[in-house]
Formats: sequence, C-alpha cells, structure tokens
Amino acid sequence: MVLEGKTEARHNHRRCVKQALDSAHRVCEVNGSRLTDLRRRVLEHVWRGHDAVKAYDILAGLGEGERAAKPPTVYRALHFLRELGLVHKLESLNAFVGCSEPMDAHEGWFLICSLCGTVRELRRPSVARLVSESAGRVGFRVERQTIEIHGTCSRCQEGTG
Amino acid sequence: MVLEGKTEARHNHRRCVKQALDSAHRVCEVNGSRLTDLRRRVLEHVWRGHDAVKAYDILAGLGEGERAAKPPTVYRALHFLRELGLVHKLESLNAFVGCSEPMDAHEGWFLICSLCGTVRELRRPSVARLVSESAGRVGFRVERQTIEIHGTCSRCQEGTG
DNA sequence: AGACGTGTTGTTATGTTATAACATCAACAC
DNA sequence: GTGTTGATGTTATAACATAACAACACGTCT
Repeated sequence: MVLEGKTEARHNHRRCVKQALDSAHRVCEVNGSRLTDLRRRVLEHVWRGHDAVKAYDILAGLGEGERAAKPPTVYRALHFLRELGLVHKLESLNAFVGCSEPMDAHEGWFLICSLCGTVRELRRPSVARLVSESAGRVGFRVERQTIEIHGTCSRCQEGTG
Repeated sequence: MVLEGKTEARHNHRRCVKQALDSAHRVCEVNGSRLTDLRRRVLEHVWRGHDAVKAYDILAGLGEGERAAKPPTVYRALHFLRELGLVHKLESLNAFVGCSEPMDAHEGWFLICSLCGTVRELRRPSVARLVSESAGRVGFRVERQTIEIHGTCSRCQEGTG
C-alpha cells in the first residue's frame, strides 16, 4: 500500500523500527516473555512501514520455497505480539499494525488513509470516554472498542489539492 | 448466538421483521432498485433476530443439497442491501446485521454483547462528531467510520448480578 | 550427564470468509 | 420477438485463520 520510498521520504524509518524493537524488549522483560528470533522478525515485518501489513505478506517475508513458513507460525507470533500490545489488528482491513506506545495501556483508535494506506493511532481519551458514556446511558458495559476511521490523511490531501 | 427463544421472550420479533421489510420496499422504491425474491429472503435471514448473522449461515438457510445456493449469491445480495443501508457489516465479527432505520443516512455505530450476541445500533451523532473533530485536528478527512463496541448488554448484566 | 517439564516452533490438514470470471435467465422496451 | 439490461447461477479459486499433533529447545533438578 505505502511505497517504501514514500514512507522514507519524510523520516528515517529505521528509528521507528529501532524504537519499536526497544519497546518490545522492554515489554517482554517486564512480562517475563521471550522475544524470540521469530517473533522479532515478525515484528520487524509489521514495522516495515506505517501501513497495515497482511499476515500472508509477513508469511511470504519469512522464507521461500523449501523453508517457507506456514500460517500458524505467523498467526501465533502475531497473537503473542498483540497480547503484549506491540501490535494491533485492524478489523476493517484484516491487517496488522505496530503500536508505537505499547507501554501505556490504552484504547487506541485508528485513522486509516485510503490513498496511501498510512495508519495513525490516536489515543485521545475523550473519544473512548464519550463512547463509554453513551453506551452506559443504555446500560451497556464496554469491554473493548474497535474504532477505525477511513479517510484521507493530510499529506494525501495536499497532493490532491 | 442469540437463542430464538431469548429474542422472542421480550418482544414480538415478527413486527421487527415486518418493519424491516416495509422499510426495504420503501427504500427500493425511492432508489428505483428491485427487492427481488432472493434479496428479500436474504434480508429476512439477516433479521432472524437481533444478533449478527454470518454469510455462510444465510447461505445454508437458502437451500440444501442439490439446490444449495453458492457464496456469490449471498454476497451479492448482501452487497446490494448494504448499499441501500438496509444491512450493515460488523467488521470485528465478519457478520451482518439489519439496520432498523435505513432511511436517514447516518454514521451508525454498534454495541455488541459478548454474551448473548445482541447488536444494538446507536446513532448518537456526538460520537461521530467528536471523532471527525479529533481527526480533523491532525488534518485527517473522515470518509467512513467503523465503530464497534464489545461488552455486556444491560439484560445480560442483570442475569450475572 | 540424563530425565523431566514447559514453552516454542514445525507440519499437516482443514475451516472460514470472500471474490473473479463467465454462463444463463428474467424483465422490460421497442 | 429481438435486443438490452440487470439479476442470478456456476465454477473455480483467492484470502484469511485455526485445530491438532509432532518435534525441538531450554532451563532445572538430581
């Protein structure tokens, strides 16, 4: 979705990846979980850019031909990473995106650009709060929120104008 | 998910179905679209209750053995119904639910009970507005919102207490 | 070292969700 | 009744995901 070049154009993405991996190491340490080689590689694939990544793309990235990985391998690693908050699933895309701030528990929500595919996670709590409030008004107790907003990011709007 | 009996216990569901079909006829008339026999049957299956319905369950409901329907049949009908706002897709469930007020264009959002499966659509515009506002603050232009809240509905909370 | 337990990964098979592409059919207009 | 259009049927396959069991790696206890 996002061209590598596009993503690279405005920032040094290697820093994003490094930060993500550092976070991952820290989170695992705290939780007593193991960031194995496989899991790290999957996380790196998720962080290939700022767009959402398909499970089967990760799969393809893990090895080819004889030594190709099988789906459960990827889905297990993604499951592990999601549990630790290192990766989120975007339900409306059947795809996965890295979380830049896995440490603070949060009800994240997502802005997804239809043009370049870039996903931006927002943590503005007012939305989560308003949702919980509105739900509460009809007696509903909220456990999990899936909020995914599709539209056009600022950069792509510039291009169009 | 929802037992038929459970749904029936507190209201006459036939009224809901009738209202949905009436709406559908009206919407189609307005749009110059045809509510064919197939489409009507699919819509009826979607309205078998107030929980979300899987495409392949509808498929199974349409016929068995020799004359079994094939997937495209159902997905096409669902596509048609969604375009008219008669049916919504719940991305977090890969399932479909009928819309009780298809006439007024709206950014609906959904409360999904994890226990009984009942889906309730809310149209409180404050949430949609706040989301658009928050998005706008980072230069993002909203086109489509997917807001699906999982939790426990009031009736199921009573049962638990 | 060897035996054990636990968690991770590999492997096979299959289940579930969804669409592409083309054939046929039904309804209407002329 | 012929042509046009939209709806449905049919075949095949793509895309997404998990169950179940086998093998392996690693720590630990003796």
